[in-house]
Amino acid sequence: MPELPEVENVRQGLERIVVGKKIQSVESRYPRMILTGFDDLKAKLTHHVITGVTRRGKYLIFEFDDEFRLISHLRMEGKYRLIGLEESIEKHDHIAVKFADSQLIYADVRKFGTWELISADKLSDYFVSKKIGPEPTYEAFDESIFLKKLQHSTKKIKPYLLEQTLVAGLGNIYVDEVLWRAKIHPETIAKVLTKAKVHLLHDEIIELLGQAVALGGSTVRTYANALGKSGTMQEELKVYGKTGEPCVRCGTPIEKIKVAGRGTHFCPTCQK
DNA sequence: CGATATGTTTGCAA
DNA sequence: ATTGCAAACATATC
Repeated sequence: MPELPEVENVRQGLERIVVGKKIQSVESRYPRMILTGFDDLKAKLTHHVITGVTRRGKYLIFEFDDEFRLISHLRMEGKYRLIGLEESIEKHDHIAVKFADSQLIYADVRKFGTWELISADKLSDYFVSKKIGPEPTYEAFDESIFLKKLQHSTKKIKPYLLEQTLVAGLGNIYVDEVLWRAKIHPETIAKVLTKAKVHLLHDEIIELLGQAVALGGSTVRTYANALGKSGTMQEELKVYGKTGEPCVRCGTPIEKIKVAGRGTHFCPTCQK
């Protein structure tokens, strides 16, 4: 489901609804999704207060008044919502974190999402071991490092950007959009990109993801943030889901192909 | 109605 | 070293 802008909007919603709440108990009908073990998580979280919700790339991080952190990845369809203690659980609800007056529900139709509880001092190691690249901001995302990596890679640019190692947060929608904005064909071999193109791509990644965060993310299927609100970024999309429609820049019909197994939308005229 | 697709990540085989 | 595929799973669409 979500790429960085959607995860960031979920984070903002969660921050407003769960920070300061004390956990009374945790229940799960699908404990397998808790990779570090449900019993351990239940024992550690119970009676502790959620002190913050942060994010790294597409990962959500819950902070507590103790030395552990909960890393939550929504994968394709993970969702959070806050409901009353008396409200009934629905079909795809997998975890309930109960507070005195409400409960936070994690739901996930495809059961791909994961939770991991790790000690606070291992948090940065976690992202290092997963090789997660910098956040897509001008401060964190170093263009010269980006250029250097691209210049000695024979990978295709789209799948490379999806790896999360060059920069964190791009998924299938925004990678297609950013390549259209930078006028780069998704199958271009990384090392043949000119320095000027890399510069443009770097800036477009930051601008696009920033704009998408500001607009509340894209709602193309069923995405809504933790407050049940949908975003409006889908109105700004130029190629994703636009197969056969004229390119807004040149009028050529947008084509859809498969690149590295992913549906890929692009303009065959603008993106050579 | 069977095949195919879906906003993700990981691991293995070629 | 890179890429292709399958797997984790459920549902909507072609």
